[in-house]
Amino acid sequence: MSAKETLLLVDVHSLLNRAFYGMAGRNRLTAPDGLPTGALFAFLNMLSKYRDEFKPTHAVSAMDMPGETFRHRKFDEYKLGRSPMPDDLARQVPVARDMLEYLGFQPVGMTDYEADDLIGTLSLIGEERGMSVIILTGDRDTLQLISDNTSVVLLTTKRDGSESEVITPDVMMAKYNISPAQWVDVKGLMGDSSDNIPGVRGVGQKTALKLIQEYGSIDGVYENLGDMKGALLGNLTVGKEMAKLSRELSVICRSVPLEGVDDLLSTDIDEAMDGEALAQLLTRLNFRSFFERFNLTSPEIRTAQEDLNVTTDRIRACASIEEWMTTLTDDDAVAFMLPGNNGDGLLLTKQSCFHFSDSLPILHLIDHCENTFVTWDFKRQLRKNSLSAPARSVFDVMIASYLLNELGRADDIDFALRASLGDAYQPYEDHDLPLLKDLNAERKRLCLLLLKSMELQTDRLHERGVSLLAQVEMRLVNVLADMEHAGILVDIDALESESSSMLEEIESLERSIYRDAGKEFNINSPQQLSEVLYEDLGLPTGRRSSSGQFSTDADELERLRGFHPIIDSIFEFRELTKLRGTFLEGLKKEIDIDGRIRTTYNQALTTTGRLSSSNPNLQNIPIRTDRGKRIRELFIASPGYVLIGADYSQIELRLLAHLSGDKNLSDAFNEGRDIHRVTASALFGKSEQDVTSHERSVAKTVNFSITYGISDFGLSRDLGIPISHASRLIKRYHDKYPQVEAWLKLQGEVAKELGYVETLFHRRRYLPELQSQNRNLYNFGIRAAMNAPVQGTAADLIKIAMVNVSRLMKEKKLDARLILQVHDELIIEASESDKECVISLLREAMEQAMELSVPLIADAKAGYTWGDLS
DNA sequence: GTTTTCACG
DNA sequence: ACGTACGTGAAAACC
Repeated sequence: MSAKETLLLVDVHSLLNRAFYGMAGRNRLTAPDGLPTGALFAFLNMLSKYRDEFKPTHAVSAMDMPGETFRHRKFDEYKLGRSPMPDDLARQVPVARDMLEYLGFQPVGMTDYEADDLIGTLSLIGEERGMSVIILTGDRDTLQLISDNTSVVLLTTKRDGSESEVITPDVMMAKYNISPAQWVDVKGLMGDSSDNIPGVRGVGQKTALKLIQEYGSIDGVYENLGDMKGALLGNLTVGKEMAKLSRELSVICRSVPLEGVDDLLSTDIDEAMDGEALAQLLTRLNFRSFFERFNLTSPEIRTAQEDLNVTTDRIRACASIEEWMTTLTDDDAVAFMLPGNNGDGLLLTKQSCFHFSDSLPILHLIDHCENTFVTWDFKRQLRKNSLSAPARSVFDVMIASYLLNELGRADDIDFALRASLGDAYQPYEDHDLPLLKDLNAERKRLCLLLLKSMELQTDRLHERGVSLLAQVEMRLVNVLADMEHAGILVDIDALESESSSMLEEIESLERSIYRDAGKEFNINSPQQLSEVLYEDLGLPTGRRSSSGQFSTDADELERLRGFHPIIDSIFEFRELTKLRGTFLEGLKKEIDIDGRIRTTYNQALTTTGRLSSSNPNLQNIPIRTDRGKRIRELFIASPGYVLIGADYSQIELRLLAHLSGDKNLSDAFNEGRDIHRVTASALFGKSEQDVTSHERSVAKTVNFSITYGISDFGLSRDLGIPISHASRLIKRYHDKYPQVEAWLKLQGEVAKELGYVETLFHRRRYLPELQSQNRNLYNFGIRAAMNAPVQGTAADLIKIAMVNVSRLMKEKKLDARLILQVHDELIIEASESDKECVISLLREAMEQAMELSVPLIADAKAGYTWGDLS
């Protein structure tokens, strides 16, 4: 006779919920396509753990179906007690279903029946067939199903993680001193807020248990009401009907007419498993560590794991760089970390390593060995050591992660390595306390991980077709490092005098504003300002900010202009305090002892491929107003040098013409026409020479707005015209440039279909927003899908130009260096003698960075201050 | 730490 | 029926 069969019944939603909320506080796990996977990860962990522990021969998973009412529990308020499932969890449910199927856990569900009822029914049938039944759930409801042949594995959350206890009739008796069948009576009295079962007011678990232990059942309790007194008597009397109803609601149905039960209970777990489909799913979810646990074959992943588990002690530590060099072969990749963060420098191959404290010989090595050098955030390491970049580029794992776009945060080493290595990667926290760990061993381990990551990423970059782009980005690391290192000179004296004269003006404006308001207040506080405007002065209110306050932003103030002279003063006050606070006083703090300001370019941050600049941000230095422009004049060339700047003319519109292939737009550029005038002529139905300057400026706004995924509402607000007018302008734009409209629409469709859009150089932006049920988020995704290829291609373009400009200036041995990038603008500091040479080099390199179907135009100028360049 | 406002492309 | 342009960073107020 064969061993007794064991049937495992899984309460799917109960487990998924625990999995979801258990993971909620942790790092957010996401599949490469943007699907959140935290709950799935924890869910699979549970399933695998309990499968190993109980070794069931059969398994069935019961799911609540999205159908509406539960026949068995028609209680009007049933649904009210539960908040809707979070979107992030809801999206994981169908995947969980597939996962169960492939695991051989046979998912079943029936509309109008709860998972509990299916479990009740299946456990009964299982018992009748002589199986021993195990119910896996986090829900105490099922305790009523326990018998000599059925036990419940109850998941509980303890302070230090989740645990489970196996509950049998004996355990039940020991723990609660009642029989399983009495559980519904207890629940009838105490209720269950999560199921919205009311129970008796004022009776909790303690009292309920005591009463049932004493009287056996709810009926028994009411037969002996005479024993009760005080508040309890009152509660029970009032709650009599509720108690009986609640008990009824708690009883699990054990006779669901479930079809195919015979099949379910005769198919064993190995028969039901589909290893191939499971392997595919795990790969899609990036759940690499599960392969081994489910005995699935995946050679690539097996090796990755083995490599990662190599102990660093097997790596030979060399005493000198010469000794280390003798162990180096031509095709070894070399991971390295420059000194910093209280650790030594380290050079490491898979066989040997060498610790160092002086970086210069290492940079020399990078230039003179042909090996691939690998590191993490090379630019930051150079900056920390105040070094300029070597001539050759290295493989920067941070940059590769950013290009592969595997997770939202490419600049977080933990996130990135997990993305690239899969969950075979163990973050440090999982091992030992940070204070106890051997710093050098950790650095070795990190270098080893970087080597492995580089191997995997190189393949993926090829598959993705972004190798060219990767070349650009890896070289750009060095270019940016040198730009940061060079910095830009500031005229401190002029800054000081500008700041103090601005302060005087601000104080005079302040006095005038206080006079108009009739009191002194903090004009910088939106709260206080709104009180003055809308309460004290009684100006007409308008839009509210998200917190419910009336907004005081520029749009709202614009609306109030003319109502009161205070408005003009506030505008000027705002402009001056912003300029002085952020750009004069703010920048003053950032000036190094040599009088230069050094920004940090973030190369792995934006979703579109642009750079960003911070600490300080030099990409938002004013230019639009006269006062603002004076701030640009504070950025100056060193003595004997000039600044040379060039910016692309209408770069995004030209790229839009190229990308969409629109005939009218391309023709306009190819014929060298004024594009805003051309658009205005179409929008207003007149010839180009009759277009007024106002009409041209409206057309300019429409031209710029179009790649943002314009809406009539947005345009109307921006232009201050009725929505119907804005709507008509957009229609006319589309009529004039039909292929632009079609191309923009296509981007949205591509994004929906593939989950991402691409630039001309195949830089990808994933759009998980399009999976959202939230309409605002979805619409945002569509607009971003339209904008990203345009903005991103412009970013690709200028990056290529930067790498080329930098290389050409070195080749020609010019005394000149790039010092700033502002998205479509490059600034060089060059010696006066090389001025003409650099001007033409810069302009040509920028214009020839890509071959497009329309001309690329860059205007270059020289001057002694940044302000002179525009 | 979040909100509001505003500087840039 | 409902909210509304793409991409950034910094300062000041406020909680």
